[in-house]
Amino acid sequence: MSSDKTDLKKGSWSAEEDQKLISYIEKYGIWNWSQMPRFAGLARNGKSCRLRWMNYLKPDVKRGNFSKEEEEIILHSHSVLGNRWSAIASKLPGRTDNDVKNYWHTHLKKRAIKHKPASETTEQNDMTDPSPTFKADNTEEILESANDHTNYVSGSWFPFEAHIPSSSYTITNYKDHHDLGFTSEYHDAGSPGTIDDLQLFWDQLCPVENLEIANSHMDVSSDPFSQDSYNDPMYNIFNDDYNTDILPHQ
DNA sequence: AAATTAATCAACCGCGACTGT
DNA sequence: AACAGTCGCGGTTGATTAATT
Repeated sequence: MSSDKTDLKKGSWSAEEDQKLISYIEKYGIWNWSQMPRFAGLARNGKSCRLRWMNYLKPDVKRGNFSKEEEEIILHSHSVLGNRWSAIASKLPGRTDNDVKNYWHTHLKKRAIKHKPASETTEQNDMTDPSPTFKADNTEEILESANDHTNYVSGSWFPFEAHIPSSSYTITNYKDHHDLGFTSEYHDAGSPGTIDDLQLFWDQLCPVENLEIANSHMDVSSDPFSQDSYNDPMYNIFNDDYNTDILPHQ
């Protein structure tokens, strides 16, 4: 049958597939990776689409060689965090975990081993052991710091991104991000006091009078795309009519 | 110039965490 | 509490390109 999973395409992406994915996300945003390919006309599974978008097509993905500064950040971060590529990548705006991981294995691993004290060279920190090699007594502190992206994500527009990593969800409106100059990932923030930050953010993004952000959005349990949330103002921000009628750029 | 080897990096896979029902 | 669906992460693979013989 044509809808069989075995019919799903694998391997390299064509320019046409890329364009389909970009166009779809620009128009409708990211709502559900596993369902999206069907609507976007792509014979791919959601995982493949997500990976392609995150690692290659997303507008803020940085291409090109790593700078010396970036190398240093990776080396230092890896010594603290181990193979937590995502955490390391979050310190390098525009770089993906895949990029960082590849770069580590192809460029930096040997150097890191070379500079390690002899007593440590027999230990892991390579791809066979994913566990970080924490040595300090303040491990928790280090981890906490590593999760606080606000300290080091330069150019990050969102003041409370990643504060609540376990309960985050993402709303994306890529349609206008080119014009506005930033990406629009919104991680739900359950931390107190951030409603003002969110209001400020939306004021800047959509300087529209009477646009209200309901306090309910700060509730972790409130999913703006859930069935019963269609009267939710946050949902309206992201639906097409809103974009067409209010936002200045198409 | 051709063959071989090494380096690179995009993409896949499996798993665990999280969330909703 | 159990289950299913979704997402993100880290390890690994394999195709392509570059360098070397």
